[in-house]
Amino acid sequence: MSEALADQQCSDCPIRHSAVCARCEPHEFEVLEQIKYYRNYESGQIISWSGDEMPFVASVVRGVATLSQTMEDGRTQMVGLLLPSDFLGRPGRSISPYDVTAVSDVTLCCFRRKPFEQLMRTTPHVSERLLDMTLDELDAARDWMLVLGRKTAREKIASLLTIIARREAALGMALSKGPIVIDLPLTREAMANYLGLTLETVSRQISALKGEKIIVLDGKRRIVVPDIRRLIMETGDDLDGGMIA
Amino acid sequence: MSEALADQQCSDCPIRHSAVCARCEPHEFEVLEQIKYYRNYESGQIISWSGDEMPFVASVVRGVATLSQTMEDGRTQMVGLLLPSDFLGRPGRSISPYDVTAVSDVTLCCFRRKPFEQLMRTTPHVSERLLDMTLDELDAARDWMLVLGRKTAREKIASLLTIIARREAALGMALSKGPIVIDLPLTREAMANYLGLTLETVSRQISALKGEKIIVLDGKRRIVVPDIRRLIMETGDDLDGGMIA
DNA sequence: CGATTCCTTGAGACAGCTCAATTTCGGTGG
DNA sequence: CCACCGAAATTGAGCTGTCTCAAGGAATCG
Repeated sequence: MSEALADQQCSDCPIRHSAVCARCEPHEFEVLEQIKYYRNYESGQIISWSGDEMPFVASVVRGVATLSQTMEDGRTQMVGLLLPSDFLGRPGRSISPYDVTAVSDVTLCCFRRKPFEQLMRTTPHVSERLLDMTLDELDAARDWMLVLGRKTAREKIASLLTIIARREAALGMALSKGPIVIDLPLTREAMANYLGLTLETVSRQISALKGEKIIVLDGKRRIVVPDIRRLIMETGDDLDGGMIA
Repeated sequence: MSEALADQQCSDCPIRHSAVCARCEPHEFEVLEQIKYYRNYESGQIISWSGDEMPFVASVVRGVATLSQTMEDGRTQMVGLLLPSDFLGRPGRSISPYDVTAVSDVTLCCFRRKPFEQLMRTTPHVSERLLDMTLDELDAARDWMLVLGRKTAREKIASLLTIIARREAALGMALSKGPIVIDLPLTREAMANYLGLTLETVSRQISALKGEKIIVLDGKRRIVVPDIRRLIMETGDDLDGGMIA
């Protein structure tokens, strides 16, 4: 908690270069510094229910949150995975249509809506960046539609692991050929809700990949990928997007 | 063809009030008039292959186009349905990651990328509107993820018909309680590719809904919905979004 | 430790897929 | 106007991947 609150200076912020504020000039940061505040959530906590008023928009500074939709009978589909630097909320619309859940301890850098929208109007750098991020998310959502609509259970699992590996790599060190460690913040049930499967099917497919030595489990949540190319082969995609060196 | 080319004046344009140019001022239209040009495509024609260079961004003026992704083995997932006023292409990235297909005769209002991007920089109205449209599309894509991931075949069909009925209604006359006519520009195969099903399953489910008098077929492509509420009940969603009077 | 939560594994059921005929529609030319 | 053709749609029968229901087993936390 106090640790998170230490991120007072935008210049020290870990997501400084990839969040919605990435392109801001020093004088724009001054405005941001004034309207921002941090909020912390514990793992498992609900950040906002679908239909609730969200008085802020925010950047994820630390941790992982999910966006999900639930039908009356309980069927749930995860529609977004928010990792550090991702943006939460929609300017101009304060009611979120999704449940937002912290699936690990999460720190948000929150902006009150009114001043943030004012900032968007007065400086192009924030709204340009937000448009870019939104277009990226739209592409990601469309890629995910292929996973949900057309892939087998095994391909779905491989796709999820590959995507998380890539995003963790993009944020941290480059993705080499060596073994990759994925610290998976999702339960089997959460994975199932992301992939449009049941948790039993997720478990079975993970066991199968483990049996074939494509992945190695280290406890429940940590997955080691000895050779990412073997995993990518299981996604059903053609020879990746050239992201791997 | 000549009919489409008659749309020379933005002020007469049928999508004037809902496209990316919706919020433009008269002087901004003058710029648009100068950089725009119309292109026509016949039903079935490919507008752009995945990976191809697209030298323009565009608004759909007339007709229906689809965005889709195809895996090496031929599995195809439609990831977007572009109706009149929808925007096609991504500013700042000239290579489309999707196949774009005209599924009816289509007219595009095209803008060369460079001047369009310049326009976005100089006037806020275009980029504001584009951000809004992109956020709407992102929400739609996320809603579709629920359909793909969690709904049954019957619910998927009902959801597709409901969405098309709503979008046609939003563009044209208000959606009353009376019978609604849906002029479906999609083949069974295209519907299957949108819904993550096979065309046989689509056909069977449509037959089932027909058998229960929830829909009435008038030829192959025209569907009449006597009571939209009965159809909405089959989508699995809770009592719609209040869009119906 | 004890308890709780999460995960694994098994066996049977079923929704949707595959493969294979037909049938219907919509256009086209005689 | 009608007969014909090809594309699209329908329908059937059997199969299979994933789900459901159910019983244990392992990790994590007080």
